[in-house]
Amino acid sequence: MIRVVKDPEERRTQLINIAEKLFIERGYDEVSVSDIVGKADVAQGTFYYYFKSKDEMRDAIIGKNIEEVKQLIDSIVKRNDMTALEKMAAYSVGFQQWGREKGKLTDHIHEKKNEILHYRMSRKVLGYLVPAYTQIIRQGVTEGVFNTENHDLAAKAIMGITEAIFEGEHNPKMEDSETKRKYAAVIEYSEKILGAEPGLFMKFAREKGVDV
Amino acid sequence: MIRVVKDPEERRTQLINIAEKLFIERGYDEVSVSDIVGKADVAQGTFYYYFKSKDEMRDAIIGKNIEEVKQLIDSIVKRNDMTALEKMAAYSVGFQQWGREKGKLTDHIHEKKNEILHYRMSRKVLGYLVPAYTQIIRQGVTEGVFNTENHDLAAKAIMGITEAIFEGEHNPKMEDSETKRKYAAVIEYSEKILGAEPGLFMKFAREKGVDV
DNA sequence: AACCATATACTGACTGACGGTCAGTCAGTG
DNA sequence: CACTGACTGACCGTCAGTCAGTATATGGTT
Repeated sequence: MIRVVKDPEERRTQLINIAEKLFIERGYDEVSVSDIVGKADVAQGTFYYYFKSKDEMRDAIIGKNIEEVKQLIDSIVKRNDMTALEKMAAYSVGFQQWGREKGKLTDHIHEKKNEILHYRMSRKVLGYLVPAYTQIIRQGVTEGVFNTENHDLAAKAIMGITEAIFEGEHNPKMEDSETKRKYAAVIEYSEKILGAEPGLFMKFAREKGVDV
Repeated sequence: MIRVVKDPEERRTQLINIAEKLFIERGYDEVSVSDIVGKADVAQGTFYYYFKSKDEMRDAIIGKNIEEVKQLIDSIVKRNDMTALEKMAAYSVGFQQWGREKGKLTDHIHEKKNEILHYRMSRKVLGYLVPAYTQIIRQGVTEGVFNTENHDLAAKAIMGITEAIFEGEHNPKMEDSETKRKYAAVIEYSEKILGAEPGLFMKFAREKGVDV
C-alpha cells in the first residue's frame, strides 16, 4: 500500500467520519476495524495510532454529535433578544432538523443494530438538554407565561414525555393523523406541567407560523 | 469430562440461570460462552445444542424476566374488585419490588456494562406496561376520578416522566429529601395529565397507608 | 544546499480470544 | 439391539488489538 501522510487532525476526522457512516448503515457490532481502515485506505495499525480501541472511537463519534447539539442549544439559550416561547420553538425546530439530518441515513431496518449507539447518545444529549431547557422554563416563569416550581424536573418530565410518545420516530410526518394526535398530546401535557394557559403553544405557533 | 445427562428443560434452565447471573455480574460482552459452559460443567457444543447463538440466549433471559412482570401486571389489571386508584398503587408497589429484586445483584459499578440488557428489557417491559396502564386509566375515567382523552398517550407520558425523573435509580430512599421532591413532582404531573383532582394521589395514599 | 538527527505518521504481519460448527460418542428407552 | 437425542471437544473463521519496523516531515548544523 502506498504510504500517504496527512495532517493528523484531518486523518482523525476522516476515520471518524467513515466509521460514523458505517456504524449508522450497518450497526456498531457489524462493522469491523478492518472495514473502517479498508475504506480509509490505511493500515490497521493506523487506526490504533489514533484510537486506543474501537470503543474509544465510538465515544469520539458520540462526542462529536454531542458537540453539535450543545452548540445549537447554547446559541439559543444565551440570546437575550428572545422570549421563552420563541426559544422553545427555535430549539424544537433546530433539534428536529438535527435529528432528521442524522436519521436520514438510518434505514429503519438497521435501527435495531444501533440500539446502544442511540441509547448512549440520547442519554448524553439529555444531560445537556435538561439544564438548557430548565433555563428556558425559568425564563418563561419570569416572563409570566409559565407557572411551575420545580423547573428542572419539569424539563426532565417534558423530555421524558416527548421521548416516550415519539419513541424511535425520526421523521414524524405532520400530515399523519396519528402524529397530529401525538403532537397535540405532548403540547397539552407540556402546558399542564408548565402551568401555562391552555392552548398557549398552539396559539403562539399559529401566530408565528412554526411547529412546536 | 464425565458425561452427565439431564432433563433437557433442567439443563436449559441451568444454562439460562448461570448466564443471567454472569451477565448481571460482569456484563454481556464480558462473559464468554466458554465461561458459561465452564460453570455449568458441560462442553461448548452443549450450549449450541440449546441455543442457536449467544444472542438468542440473551433474548431467552429477557423473555424470562418479561414473563415475570407480565404475570404481575396482568394479575392486577384483571381484577374487578379494585378501583383504578387501588390498582395503580398495587402496580406501583409490585413493580418497585420487582425492580429492587433484580437490582440488588447489580452492583452499581458494573451497571454501565449492562446498558443494552437494561435498555432492551425496559423497552420490552414498557410494551406490556403501557396497555395495562392504559386499561387502568380507562377504568379511572369511567369511575370519574380521572378526566382525560388519550388514555394510551397519557399512560406513555406518565411512564416517560417516571423514567426520566428517576433514571437509573433502583432503590430510591424515601427519606432523602431530593427523592421526596421527585416523587411529589411525578405525582403532581401525573394528576395533571390524568385530569385528576389535585392532591388525589397523596390523599389516597395517606388513607390507605401506601406509597404511590 | 547537502547532511544528519529526531520526531511523527504509518505499515501490515501477527496473536490470542471469541462465537460458532460438526462429526462423532454414549446413555437411556422400547 | 436398534434407535433417539443429549452431549462432546477439536476445529474454524473472524475480529480487536499489538508491535517491530519503515517512510516522511522537520529543524538544526556545517
